[in-house]
Amino acid sequence: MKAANALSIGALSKHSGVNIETIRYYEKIGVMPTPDRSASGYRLYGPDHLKRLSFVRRGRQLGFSLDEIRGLLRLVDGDTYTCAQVRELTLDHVAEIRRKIADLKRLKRVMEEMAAQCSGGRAPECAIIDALFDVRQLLAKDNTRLRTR
Amino acid sequence: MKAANALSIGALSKHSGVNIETIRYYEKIGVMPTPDRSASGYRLYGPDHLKRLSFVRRGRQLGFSLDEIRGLLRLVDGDTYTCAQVRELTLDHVAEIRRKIADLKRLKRVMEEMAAQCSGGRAPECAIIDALFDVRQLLAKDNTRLRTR
DNA sequence: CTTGACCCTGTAGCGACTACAGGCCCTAGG
DNA sequence: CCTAGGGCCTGTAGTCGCTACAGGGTCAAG
Repeated sequence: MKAANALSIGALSKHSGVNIETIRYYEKIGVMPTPDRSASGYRLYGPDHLKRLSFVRRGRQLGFSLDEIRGLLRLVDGDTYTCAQVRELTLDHVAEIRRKIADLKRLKRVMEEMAAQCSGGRAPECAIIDALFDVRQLLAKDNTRLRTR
Repeated sequence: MKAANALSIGALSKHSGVNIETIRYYEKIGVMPTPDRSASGYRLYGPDHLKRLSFVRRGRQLGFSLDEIRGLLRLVDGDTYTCAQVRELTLDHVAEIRRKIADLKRLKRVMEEMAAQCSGGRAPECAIIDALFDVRQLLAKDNTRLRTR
């Protein structure tokens, strides 16, 4: 009766919103457990898998790395986590997001300033190009981590 | 006399702030031109290389992809660019940054709300974990592009 | 009995680097 | 003159989080 309501990987994918390939990838890297298999080798998933996969997905949506998610899952799996631990991880993450937002805002400001100085004409002189070539110190000093992709 | 003020790759790296390996990588993918070589095969760079590399670096700092930078460089190299073209690229980019900032702010709000509901105690019950497991619709409907790394 | 949808494994690709391994070159000190 | 160190060379593999095949097996409907 167990297998009666088991999900195929395709069904799990639809229910969770996670790609089939991604599910298999999660299994390979140990984020998802190896599921039972049907006689013909098909993966069979139960409700627990769906729950866990949704957990992973939401974590990813919130910008946690798979490594951080692994950390959270270890805590959960071991039932040893405390609220304080989880909170700390979350707040660390918030701080990082805050930094990213600040970086991006700085970026936006610089680019808007550049665009504002651009005549927008058809001539091959452009303040933006000049800025890229010539400006010595476009951004703040410590901008080594500014790359946002 | 040319070679007298030529820069080694290490010197170019220091002047530009770009890693040696990255410079070689840029050469391999065609963003930087192949430089002259010394008798023993060392790369020799001139002021134009430094200018161009700085251009690339600033573009990267501003979040342009290498492909976009290639586009800008093509325009510059061909001397066919118009200010309007460049401005358009830049403003497209600003729009994207704006989107990213909005996404991150949404993210931050959600996570702060989660953390606020967390008791911070030592018990193994946690509102954050619960949220990750149970919340059906944490974010807006169309959140497929929310991954920010 | 065939078609098409589904599933399997394994590998390669993306972007933008970074990190070696295993070698050559070049200069300064002993 | 020898050696030690730093710098440079090429080429390959690793990172992260997937995605996209290639080349098969399985299964249900018509």
